Amino acid sequence: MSKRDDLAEQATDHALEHGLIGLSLRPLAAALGTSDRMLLYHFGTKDDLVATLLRVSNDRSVAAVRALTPARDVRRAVRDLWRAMNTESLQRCQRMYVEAAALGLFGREPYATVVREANEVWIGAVADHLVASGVRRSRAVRATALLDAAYTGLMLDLPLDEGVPQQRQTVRDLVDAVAAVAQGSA
Amino acid sequence: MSKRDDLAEQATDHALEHGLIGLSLRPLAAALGTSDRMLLYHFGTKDDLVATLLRVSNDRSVAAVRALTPARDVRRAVRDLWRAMNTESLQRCQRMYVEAAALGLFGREPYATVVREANEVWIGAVADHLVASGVRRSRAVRATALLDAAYTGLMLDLPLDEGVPQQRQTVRDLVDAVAAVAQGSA
DNA sequence: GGACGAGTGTAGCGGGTGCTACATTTGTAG
DNA sequence: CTACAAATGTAGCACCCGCTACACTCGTCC
Repeated sequence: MSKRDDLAEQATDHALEHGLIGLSLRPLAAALGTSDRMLLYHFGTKDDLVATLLRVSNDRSVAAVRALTPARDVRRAVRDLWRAMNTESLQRCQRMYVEAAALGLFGREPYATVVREANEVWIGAVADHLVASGVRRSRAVRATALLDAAYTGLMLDLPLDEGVPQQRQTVRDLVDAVAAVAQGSA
Repeated sequence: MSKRDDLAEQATDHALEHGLIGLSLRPLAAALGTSDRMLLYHFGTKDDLVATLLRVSNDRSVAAVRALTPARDVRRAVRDLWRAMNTESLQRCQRMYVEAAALGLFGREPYATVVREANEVWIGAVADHLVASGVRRSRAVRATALLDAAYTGLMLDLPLDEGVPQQRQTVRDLVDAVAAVAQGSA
């Protein structure tokens, strides 16, 4: 693995832990045992570094979803997705994605562009999982849109109240809703 | 209206237009025709200023929802909410809320605290609208949780693709899902 | 008129930012 | 051994940040 790739992985870990928004080169470099000088040397620009981080993080998320075994029906598929997404590591990736999306909300680059790409890939992976679990493609796309929107919203509210435990009922309702869309009962 | 309140309103307008994340005192003050010195004089601290902005913005959102006429059934209630939320002004408020929530994702103050407060009030207003439209309280709370999560997620994805038009199908599915929860058919 | 407090302008402090210039080390190929 | 390119350290530039010290102008009350 090239030095650059190694730094990218380490930097991604650091960003996943400390957040993307306040990220700055000197503290990051210090945490990785290198210097801002070297980060710029390898990545050219802070924006390029950040874009790389986001892609690495997204690749991890997508890999985790694609590694799921297809389920016997939609409900199980959605529940499996939910369980995977609540993994410590995947939750961090999603959290950083949310940060990036917020940074891109007003069109700021490179966030807007990278988030657009990442979202497309991610949506594709989730939809594929539903398809592999027996959902018709067109239905799967619709179901994924709903599922992803709700999941992202829940992620954003996570630090509020008691977080996950209190969301259980919402998740049950969400599973029902996604299943309804996927099965075309509506 | 006190000078301070006036500045708070103007500053809120500015933040709603230019985003919360890059906000800094000098450009903000210049845009309002004053100086950073005066902002600090009136608000004490940038954090206090930001907290005030967020409260003003949230108050506007909540007022807009509370001004809605109760609907004849859940579906109409949800569609009215969706239409209200897609008002230019309300969308901006929601967008800034999302920024604040992202800033608070890692516990950063004052964002985390203010977002928690704002969310509570906002959820209450939406739930009340559902109740006023004939939904049982306990059902309304569940339906609101789902509705709010999905709506926030959609907001975050808005800058992607073509935005609202492409979300129409998702919104239809969401209306069905919320109605299902509210009517207790599940 | 004189004291006083609210409001405001000017200047600047200390520190962080992304990034760069320059010199140096290190590894490798001829 | 030499030559050259990749990798790295040191120092610093120009700029932005939140915030503050100090002086000054007012309007108001005694």
